[in-house]
Amino acid sequence: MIRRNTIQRTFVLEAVNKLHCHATADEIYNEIAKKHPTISRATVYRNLNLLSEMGEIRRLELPGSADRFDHISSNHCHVKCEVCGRVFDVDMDFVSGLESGIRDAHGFDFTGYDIIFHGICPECKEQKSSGKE
Amino acid sequence: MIRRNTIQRTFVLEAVNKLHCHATADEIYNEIAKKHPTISRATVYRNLNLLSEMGEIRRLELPGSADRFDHISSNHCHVKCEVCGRVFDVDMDFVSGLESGIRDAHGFDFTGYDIIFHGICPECKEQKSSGKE
DNA sequence: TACTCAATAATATTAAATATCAATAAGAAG
DNA sequence: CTTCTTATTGATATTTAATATTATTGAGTA
Repeated sequence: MIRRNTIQRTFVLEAVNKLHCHATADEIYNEIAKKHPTISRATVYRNLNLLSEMGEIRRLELPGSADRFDHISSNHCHVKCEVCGRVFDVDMDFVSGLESGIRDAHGFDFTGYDIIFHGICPECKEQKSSGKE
Repeated sequence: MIRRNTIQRTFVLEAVNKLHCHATADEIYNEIAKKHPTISRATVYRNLNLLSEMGEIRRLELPGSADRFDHISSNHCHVKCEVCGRVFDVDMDFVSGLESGIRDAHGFDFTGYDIIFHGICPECKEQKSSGKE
């Protein structure tokens, strides 16, 4: 199937790169709609799927909340704050090698993995301890 | 708030233990409904939440698909097959220590993590290669 | 046995994402 | 440039997982 270039798709790619970290489809839609209010929500979803299949952007599947979309960059993991729900980057060199270690142990063909840490971010931690007094 | 014991809650716990691995709320509901067709889907969800809060069962949040519920057992990770969608156990001793390693590096209070591998299970792999011929 | 309110059943609602489909426009061919 | 094909769009409906709502029921105490 031949892929056509559309303005809508460039809008989506631009928005992901502009928002630049962990944006949800809804946030991306809103960003685009600011300048191009006629764009359809379905189109944003469709192109987010396409772009991540094409390897132009990275999809981060978060259990419990909406998928996030990132620009392609160094491989990193994510932490989700249980209090505010925000997602932060974690650079984890020591996780590399994990996959290859597992590949040996099972009949599975591993194609990837997601590690999603959860915890409480410094900001929420502070609010919590100050409110506790 | 005083917690009351209900037959429905025991049904849910029994079903989780019987199905015993990675059952979805819907599967658990169906299992119970076989014998007790009057149980409400909402009650199943409510009790799955309660039981996992109480630490009686373990909730596995899977990005993309419905949450799974497990009986409490040894700590293990999960692999989701991209083809058939089934979830399998992975015992991973070497992942322990990961959390403590990270705890040092950030201002975060880590409360846990999920590692969800994805790949293609032996069964689907076989079907694929035999069909490819 | 009677009383209180936590828990239930049934239904409505929400949220994230996909499916449907007529209308539009990308890009090749003439 | 004009025409043609069909991928893509916009709009809406639908799906799926889960929660909210609320009158009713029943667990546990008094």
